[in-house]
Amino acid sequence: MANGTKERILAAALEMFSQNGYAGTNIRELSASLGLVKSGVYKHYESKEAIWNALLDQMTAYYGEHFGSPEHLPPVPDSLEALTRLTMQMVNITVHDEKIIMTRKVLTLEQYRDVRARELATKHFLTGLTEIFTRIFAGMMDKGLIRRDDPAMLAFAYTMPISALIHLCDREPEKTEDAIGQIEAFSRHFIATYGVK
Amino acid sequence: MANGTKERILAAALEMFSQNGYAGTNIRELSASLGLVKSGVYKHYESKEAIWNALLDQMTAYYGEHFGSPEHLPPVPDSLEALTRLTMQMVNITVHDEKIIMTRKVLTLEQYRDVRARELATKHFLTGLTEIFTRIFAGMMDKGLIRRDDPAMLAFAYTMPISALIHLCDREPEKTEDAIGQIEAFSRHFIATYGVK
DNA sequence: TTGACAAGTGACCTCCCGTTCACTATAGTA
DNA sequence: TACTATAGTGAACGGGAGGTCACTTGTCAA
Repeated sequence: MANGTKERILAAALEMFSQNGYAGTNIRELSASLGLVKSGVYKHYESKEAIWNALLDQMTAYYGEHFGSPEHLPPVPDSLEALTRLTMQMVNITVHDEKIIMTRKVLTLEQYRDVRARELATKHFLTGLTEIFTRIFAGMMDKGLIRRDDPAMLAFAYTMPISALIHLCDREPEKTEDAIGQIEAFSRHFIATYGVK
Repeated sequence: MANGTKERILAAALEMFSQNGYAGTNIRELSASLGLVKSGVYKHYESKEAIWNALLDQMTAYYGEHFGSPEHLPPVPDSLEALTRLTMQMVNITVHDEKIIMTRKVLTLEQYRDVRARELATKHFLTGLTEIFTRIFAGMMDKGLIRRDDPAMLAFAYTMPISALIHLCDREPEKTEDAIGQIEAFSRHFIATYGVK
């Protein structure tokens, strides 16, 4: 037996929690989606809440690995055009990767109920993004690509409209292509405003 | 008897749905918060879903009344400073009014499950805001207060960072003051960038 | 005064939830 | 081969969910 069921349960939980929320998810459906009977789940997690906590642990660890350490940060673009390329590359991943989408949805749905979800939501949706782009813009200012200004303010002004459109994709996936187009247009407009010609 | 119970039920539903979500709310608690026993609620609404639909009706109507008609739109500011004043006034209302906060939370929690919530969420969080400020910026360009540019793009670039901080206030109310300060700083930075001196 | 009706009660129904437990089948080890 | 730990089963349990219903109470109109 044994086929990494513990991880499969977490994956199924992420899927169901992101669609129906924690309260709207029941163990019967969750286990059925794995070809298990519900009592089987309790061989791996002692309760529904334990699954939830394990999922949060996993999300926290994942975020730390990918965005916590400086070596995983994207390189500073060396042209204005490269900033848009980098942006679109990041957006395309984040908007099409099912697991990332589901992570955002779960954090959105549970942010008012669970302290850890709340903190992760703020990181994912606000502080994390601005921190990454603060470095990028500071670097681009040093290279003379972008007008000298407060890099944190520019990062905030750049990432939040993009973030809003990413949330739109989560909410109305059929608008994804449109949203990506808008993001690119916004990126170019931003460059036209702050870039050094 | 009769004391507007139907409306009080909706108010209580808004409160509970915004805290625990639709699935996480039960009729027993809801009626108890009104000093009723749960069967009493069924004298006014035939089911939990009927309450939910009535709440959405109310939210839709409210939005239409306040933001749907042109006469309720804010006047075009006649100075750059007045744009910040108008912005801060709107932000202060939206961030401190309990009913508006709860409305945003409900839409956030139910946007993936309910079509009407999804549409309202996009209006509240994205299109509504940008439409209002598109008119404002177009007007300010006509008055020569703001550099000629695509007013819709400026509206998007202006409102989305503010919207992100409003969501932060909903998520972590203890950061409200900080967020308001950041919004004001952002507004002034925006003016410094796009305003005509 | 009486009758009709709207509002509210409490007991009850059915269903499904999370959880437990005795049991079985399997794989690896001594 | 026998032992043990692990993974999975299926029946059962207690509780709480949404919803129904017969009944009482208060209001108002005829």
